[in-house]
Amino acid sequence: MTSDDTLSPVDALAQLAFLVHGVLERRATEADLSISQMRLLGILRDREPTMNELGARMVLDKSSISGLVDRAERRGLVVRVPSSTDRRSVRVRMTDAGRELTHRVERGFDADVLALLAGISPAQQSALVSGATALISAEARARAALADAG
Amino acid sequence: MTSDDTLSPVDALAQLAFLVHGVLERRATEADLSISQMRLLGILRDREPTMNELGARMVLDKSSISGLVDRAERRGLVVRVPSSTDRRSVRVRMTDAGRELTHRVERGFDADVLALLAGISPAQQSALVSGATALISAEARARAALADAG
DNA sequence: TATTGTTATACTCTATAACTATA
DNA sequence: TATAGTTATAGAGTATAACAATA
Repeated sequence: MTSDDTLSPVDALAQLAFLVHGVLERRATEADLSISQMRLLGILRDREPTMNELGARMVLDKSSISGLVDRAERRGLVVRVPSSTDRRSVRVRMTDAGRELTHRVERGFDADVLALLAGISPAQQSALVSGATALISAEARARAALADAG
Repeated sequence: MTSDDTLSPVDALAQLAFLVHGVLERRATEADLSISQMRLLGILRDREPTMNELGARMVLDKSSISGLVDRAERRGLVVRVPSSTDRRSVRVRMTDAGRELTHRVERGFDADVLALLAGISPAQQSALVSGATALISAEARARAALADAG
């Protein structure tokens, strides 16, 4: 055991990703939610998308979305509402129960990540966060440029 | 469209985690491997553990390990070898084919992460990497302390 | 005809419980 | 008896293909 002092940049980011991902997974599991269900609920926080739009956003097949929404609906976390403009179409809306559960998981996750950050110095914290923010915006810009070109 | 400029620290780390995790998942999927199979192969890179040890390391039930190893073995990526000291016990060894496939995925992943890093300034790169490294060691220390106490 | 969504089917991943074979 | 591992079974998550209803 030693030896995170010799991490390559790639390993450092990979381990960080697994660490944070694992923290979210643990908090979600506490609430009997999978990462997929959390993603779904996160999207529904401020939207009421069709099944189709959900598939595009989550990059999942429509049949996968059907199953995901089925299970969430069975638990009372979301409801399907008929679209007013296209009778083939369905919109997915989060219920109050879904919102409450989502908030609960998010609060736990926030606390965990803040606790992780508290383990390093304030200077390191701001270096990490500003680096992460920069990387995310750079990637978003690159993706937008690709989408434009493509 | 806009707006990674107002990320909270927690959101910044969460988005970074999803970004890096997604990159690995995409590269693994290219090679028809799941994240779980990649974890398994990663562990076998420099070890020949028993099923039991694998379960402890991956924090999975032994029956899950059985299935994971079954599928990897069916693809020729690992082999089960009888333990020389305990006839109940089995050791898992990566094959050359497994090693080759693992390396291929790792090379792709490394290239992707380095490309991401190349999108931000050298100063931001080193801030991010040293912050990540610090966080990982702090967490490892905290976990070790807990294990000691517990 | 094309699109929206569901269903049937299949495979991976995970867990629990029951089992076999050693120790 | 206890431990190492497998098998049977079940449920979530994912995809492909076939289908129904609507556009």
